[in-house]
Amino acid sequence: MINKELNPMEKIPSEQKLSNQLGVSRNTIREAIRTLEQEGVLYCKHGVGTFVIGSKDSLKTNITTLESSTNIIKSQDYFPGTQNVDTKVMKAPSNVKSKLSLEEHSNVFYIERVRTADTQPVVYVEDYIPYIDEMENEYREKYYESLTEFLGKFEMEFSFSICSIKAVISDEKVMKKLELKEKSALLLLQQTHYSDKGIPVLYSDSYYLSDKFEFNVIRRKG
Amino acid sequence: MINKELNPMEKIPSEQKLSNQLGVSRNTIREAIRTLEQEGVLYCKHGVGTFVIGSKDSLKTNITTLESSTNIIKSQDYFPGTQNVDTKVMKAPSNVKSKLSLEEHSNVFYIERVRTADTQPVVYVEDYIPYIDEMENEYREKYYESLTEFLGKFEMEFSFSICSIKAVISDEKVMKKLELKEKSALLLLQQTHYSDKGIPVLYSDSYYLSDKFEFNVIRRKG
DNA sequence: TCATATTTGTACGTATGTATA
DNA sequence: GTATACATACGTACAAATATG
Repeated sequence: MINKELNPMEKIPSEQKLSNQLGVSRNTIREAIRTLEQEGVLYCKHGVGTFVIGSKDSLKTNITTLESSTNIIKSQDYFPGTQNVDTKVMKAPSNVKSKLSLEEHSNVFYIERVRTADTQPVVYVEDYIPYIDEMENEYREKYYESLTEFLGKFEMEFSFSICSIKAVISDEKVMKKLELKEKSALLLLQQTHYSDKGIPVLYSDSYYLSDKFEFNVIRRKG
Repeated sequence: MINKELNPMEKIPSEQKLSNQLGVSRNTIREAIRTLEQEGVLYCKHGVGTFVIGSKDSLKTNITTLESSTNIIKSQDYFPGTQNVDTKVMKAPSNVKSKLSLEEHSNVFYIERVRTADTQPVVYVEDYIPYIDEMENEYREKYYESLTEFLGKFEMEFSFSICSIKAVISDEKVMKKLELKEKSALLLLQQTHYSDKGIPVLYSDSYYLSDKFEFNVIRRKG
């Protein structure tokens, strides 16, 4: 639709002009603009105009978009892999129990994995899933392309997460998992994932090697 | 308007019902819902319904909202303060020059500060502002409540930032500034701030003590 | 300082399409 | 298949913020 190359921080034509040019209603233009604003591509200022703010590399890894580690690794031009997968059924730790709104004595299906970028370990993930009968067997017997696909089998697809962002120093366990020679700074994302009906279906702790990954976000004045 | 207490993950009435109940058009309801969705308070699912996802403490410090360090400190129930302010006019470092789209040999006004929470150092900030005549004198002669107020004097108010989130280990300099006894994990926010017309007006590196601060974000599936 | 034009924000109404239950 | 609910789209009017002269 739009043939013109848009440069970062450039002012785009007014809603009225775009409406005339493209032959659609101003309301439709507004909806489109609002969607792009939500994605961090545009910025609108009352009485002034609308501006392009998102260049591709300024939002290489937009933290507000919930992507699989696989896609995040790909987006940084690495080849994704997985190693050291370990699973078990366990009593839910109390913090997990709280995050997933589980009853006392509930079990969770625990999966830990190391994700690699070009064979180098870059992310260590611990997943906690409310346990459902036969989950462990299902996981062991079949091959799943992704955790999302596995959760789908149990009607536990997630569509958003509430995420807490922290910085931590690698402890012994994580150093071993990520094959670190010395203590390093890690970006820790603690996330509770919810289904589209608001049911918590997954809690995860993800440790990202911070010198390999950077996350981006557009922040707007309150 | 809304008297009912809303619980997290609760389904709210349909747009049509809210429209009737509140006596406003469905379009208006939609706009309001969309704004709240943008803020991370609601989540809409086509053909299903709209759900409350944001409880107050799950988004205590929403990283998508650009707040002053002062307000972030306040929001975590601490009393904010400032110490060790140091300023100088300097040749723009090359990374800053690039971020602020400055010409070769441009000067910047550099401000470094330690922000405190209940007198304890918690954030170390380095600010780089494109230099304008008399900026240094203005800063020294008058008292400014905030950097925002100071920038306002030069018509350099910012309204959003593009932020890169990293985890780092405190180096000697930062350890001294934050009075750290041992190396700690710090959350580093590297931000280019823009005016509402898309002009870069401030670049800053902020080092947050990660055990005092946590940032939150709602992530949605792409 | 004031009036006017421009631009985005909000609001109303209506209709049809698409996804889910 | 039917009903419900959100998504998209058209049209219109006026308010509020900003820019311009």
